[in-house]
Amino acid sequence: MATKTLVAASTKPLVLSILAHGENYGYQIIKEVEQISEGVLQWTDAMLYPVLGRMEKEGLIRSHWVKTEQGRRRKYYRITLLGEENLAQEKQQWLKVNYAFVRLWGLTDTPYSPTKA
Amino acid sequence: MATKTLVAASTKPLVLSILAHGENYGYQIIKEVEQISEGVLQWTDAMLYPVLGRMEKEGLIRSHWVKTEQGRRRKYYRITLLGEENLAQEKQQWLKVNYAFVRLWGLTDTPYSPTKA
DNA sequence: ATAATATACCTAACGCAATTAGGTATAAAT
DNA sequence: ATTTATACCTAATTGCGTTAGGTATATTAT
Repeated sequence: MATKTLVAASTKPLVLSILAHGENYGYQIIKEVEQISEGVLQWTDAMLYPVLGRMEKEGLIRSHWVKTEQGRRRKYYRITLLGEENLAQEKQQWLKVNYAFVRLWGLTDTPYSPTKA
Repeated sequence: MATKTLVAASTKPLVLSILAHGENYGYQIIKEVEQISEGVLQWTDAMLYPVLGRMEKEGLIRSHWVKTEQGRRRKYYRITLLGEENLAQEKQQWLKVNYAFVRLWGLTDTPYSPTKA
C-alpha cells in the first residue's frame, strides 16, 4: 500500500489520465487503478467519489447518468478541455519531480552529488 | 511550482534521499531540492522544519548542533538505519506509481488500454 | 555607518484532502 | 435466503502544506 501523501498526489492525474483514454465511471476507475498500479493503489469509493465531485466542480470532468441493461445506474465521467490542459501541467510536474528522484537514486548519467559548503 | 499534494508526497523521500548522500542541514536541504528539481520544488523553511522534527521523532533521522567558524549555528541531520529502510520502501512505491503513469502516458512498450465492460 | 539581504532556526492558525465509518439500492452468486 | 458484488453518497477525524508571523547573526550594499 502506498502512503497517504503519494495517494493524494497521484489521484487527480490518474483520474484525468484514465479518462483521457475514454469515458468511465467511478467504480470501474477504482479497478483500473488497482490493476494498472499492480495493487499498490487500492482506492476506496469514499475517497474517489468526493474527488470526482470536486473535479467536476472545477470543470476538469463532466458527468452523465447511464442506465445499464442489467438495471444498474452508472455515473459516467469524461475529461473536458480544461481537464486535458490540467493533465498536461500535472504530467510535466510529475516528470520533473520524478527526474529529481531518478538523479538522486543514481538512475541516470547525470547523478546528484551534494553541494560543497 | 508543483501542486500541494505533489509537494507532500515527495518531501519525505527527498529528504531521506538527500541525507542518504551525507549529513546536511535544513537551510541547505531547501537549496539542494530547488536545484535538483530545477526550480519546480521551492520549499519554505516553515514547511521543512516541522517535517524534519517529525522525521526525527519517527526515528528516521538524527540531529546534532554545529557551530560554524562564521559564528552561525546549524542543526545537522543524518539518516538512520530505520530511515534507510523507510527510504527503500518509499522508493519502491514511487517507482510503481511512476510506472503506472508511464504506461498511462504511453511511454512504454506495454501501454495501458481501458478494460472492456 | 547604516540599511538591506542572506543565513539559520522556530511556532501558530488556517485550509484542503485522504481515511474511517457509516448509509442506500439493485443484481448475481452461494 | 443469505452473502457478495455492483454502484453511488455523506460526515467526522487526522495529517500536512501554506500563510504569517517571530528571533538572531553575518554579509553585502548604500
